[in-house]
Amino acid sequence: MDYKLLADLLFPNVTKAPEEIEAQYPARKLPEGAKVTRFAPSPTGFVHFGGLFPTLVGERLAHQSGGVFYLRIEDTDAKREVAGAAESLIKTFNYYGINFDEGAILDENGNLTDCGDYGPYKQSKRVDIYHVFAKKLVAEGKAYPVFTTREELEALNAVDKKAEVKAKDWHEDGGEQREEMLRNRNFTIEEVKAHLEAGDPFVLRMLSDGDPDKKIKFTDLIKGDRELPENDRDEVLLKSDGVPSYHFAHAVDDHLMGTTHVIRGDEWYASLSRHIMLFRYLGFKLPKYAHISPIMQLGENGSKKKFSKRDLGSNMEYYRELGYDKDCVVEYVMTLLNSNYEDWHAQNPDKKYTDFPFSLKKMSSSGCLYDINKLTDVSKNVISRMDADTVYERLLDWASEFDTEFASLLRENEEMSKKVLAIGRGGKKPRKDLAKWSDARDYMGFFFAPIFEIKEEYPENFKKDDIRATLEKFKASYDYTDDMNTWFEKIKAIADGIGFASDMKAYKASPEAFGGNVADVSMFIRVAVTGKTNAPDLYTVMQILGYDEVIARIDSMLAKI
RNA sequence: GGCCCGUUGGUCAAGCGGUUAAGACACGGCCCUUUCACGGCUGUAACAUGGGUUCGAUUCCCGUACGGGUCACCA
Repeated sequence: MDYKLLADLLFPNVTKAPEEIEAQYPARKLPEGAKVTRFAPSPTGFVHFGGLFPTLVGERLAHQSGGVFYLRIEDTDAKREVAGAAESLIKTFNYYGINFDEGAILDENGNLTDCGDYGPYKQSKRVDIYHVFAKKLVAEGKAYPVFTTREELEALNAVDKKAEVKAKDWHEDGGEQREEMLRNRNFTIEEVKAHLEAGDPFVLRMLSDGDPDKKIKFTDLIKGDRELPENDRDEVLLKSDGVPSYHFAHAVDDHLMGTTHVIRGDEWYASLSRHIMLFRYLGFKLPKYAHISPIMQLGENGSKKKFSKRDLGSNMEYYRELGYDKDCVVEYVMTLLNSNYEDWHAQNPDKKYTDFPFSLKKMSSSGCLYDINKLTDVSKNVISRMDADTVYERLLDWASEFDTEFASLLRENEEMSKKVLAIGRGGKKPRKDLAKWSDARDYMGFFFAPIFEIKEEYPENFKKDDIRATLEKFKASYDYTDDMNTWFEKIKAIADGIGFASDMKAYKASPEAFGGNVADVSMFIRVAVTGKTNAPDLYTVMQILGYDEVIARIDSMLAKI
C-alpha cells in the first residue's frame, strides 16, 4: 500500500505541512514551572456541579504557578450541541470568579469571541488543522479509512455482544467488528478509490499497534504510577463528516495550545492508553495527566451514585436560586478538593482561597459524597466573615432576582438593613445566622413593618395577665436613651414586680417560688417586638427599630391579648 | 461480563509496620447566657472481609465482597 498516495486521495485539499501549523503555535514565554491548563467543555447544557471540580483544579494549578488557564469549546458533536450553552457556561464560571486568561470569551455584547494567540479556541473552527495531522498519519500508515457505515457496524457489534466477544478478544480472536476493521485496513488503493468515487462516506481510524496483553506504564498526578493494557482499538479520529473525535482533537489541540497539565474527569482515565498512543503516533510530547474522581450522591438504595445531571443540585443555577453565595460554593468545593484546606483557612481566616497552596498530592483518588450539611456549615463560616456592606450587597443581588418584595424593602431601608446585618458581625467570633441568602427573610424580616405581622404566639403555659403586665410596665419605663445595662435592669425590675425571678440562679435554686424568670419576661417583650421567641439581641433590635416602632408594636400586642 | 480504580466513624478525612487511630461536619450532654446565634468543654461512633508476610499489621502481598469508571462516528 502506498500510504502517501492514500493520504492524497483522502485529503486532496490539504496542502499544508504539519510543520507550518506548528510554526503558528510557538511555545509560550512563561516562567519556569508555569503550568498551562484548560477547561474544555462541550456546549451541551448547563454547568454541572461536578464540572466545577476539575475546573477549579485547573485554574488553581495554572494561576498558582504563573501559568495560563484557557477555555476551549469542544463543539465537535453538532447533534448534541445546545444553542447558547457555551455563552452561559462562560457566564456561570465568571460568576463563580473563575476567569480564563485565554480562549473563548464573551465580548461586550455577550457574543462568543476568541482571546489569545493559540486559537481558534472552538474546535469546529479548527477542522482544517485536524486534517493536516490526519493526512500525516495516513501518509505514515498510522491511520486508515473505514467505509463501513455506522448502521452496519452497530449490527456487527450486536452480533459480537450476543456471542459474548469480549473487548480483549478483539485483538486475538477477532469478532465481527474486528474482522470488519481488518477488511478495511487491507483495502487496496483501487478499492479505496472506488469507494471515494462512489461518494461513500468514511471515518478515519487510527491503526493501532497495541497489544492488550502488554501493559503501558504512566503516571497520573493524583492516582500515582499506574499501568493499563495497551490500546488495540482502532479509535475513530475523524467522523464521517470530517469532524474529529474527542480523542484526536484532544491530542492535536492540547499539543498545539501548549497544555502542560490535562486536568479532567475520571471518566477519561480508561481511554488514556489510547491517548498515549495517539501522542506517540503524532510525535507529540505527552502532557501530564490528572484524573479527578467524580462527586457522588447517595442513591435510593443507600449506595453511592455519580452526581448526575438529573440530580437535584447538579445544576449550578440551583445554588444561585436557593441563595448560596458563590464564594460559599467555591469554598465548599475547595474543602473537598484538598483535605488540608479547611484547617488552613481556619488558621488564615482573612486570606482568600487563592492564597492557599493547592496541591494535587492532597487530592483523594476516590469520589466523595455530596453533603449538604457541610455546604451549610462552610457557607455560614464564609458569610460570617463578610462585612455588613458586602452581605447587604449580595443579599440584595440575590433578592432582586428571587425575592423582589424583600429586595425593595432592603433598598428602601438600606441604612437600617445594614445595621441589622451588622449585628454580631466583625470580631473573632461572629454570629452565624445565615447559610444562604434565602435565610435572611426569616432571620430579619420582622424589622420590616410591611412584611411583619404581629401574631399572638406565646407559649401556652404563661398567664396572659403576666404578659399584659409585663408589656404595660415595659412600655411605661422604656427609655430609648438607656444603655444596655440600665435597660436590662428595668426588665429585671419588671420581673420582680410580677413575681418572676430576676436572678437566674435564685430561680434555678427554687423554681417553684416564682411564676417564671427574667428570661420569660424578656421573651414576652421579644415576641411582641419581633414576633419570634428567638431573635438577635433584643436591646440592639430595639435601638435599630426606634422608640416609636417599639411602642407601636407593644401597643399592637396589648390590643390582641 | 472484560479491563481499570477505590474501600478508616453517618459524611469529609489525617495516618504511610509499633498511635490511647487526629481533626472538621452532623448528632447527644454540660457550661456560658434575657432568647437565638457564637464560644468553651464533653460524649456516641471507624480501619469491608478471609488468608498470608512479619516479633508486630489500618498500613505490605493475594483472594473475596461491596462501590465506582469504561467498553459510541458522545464528550
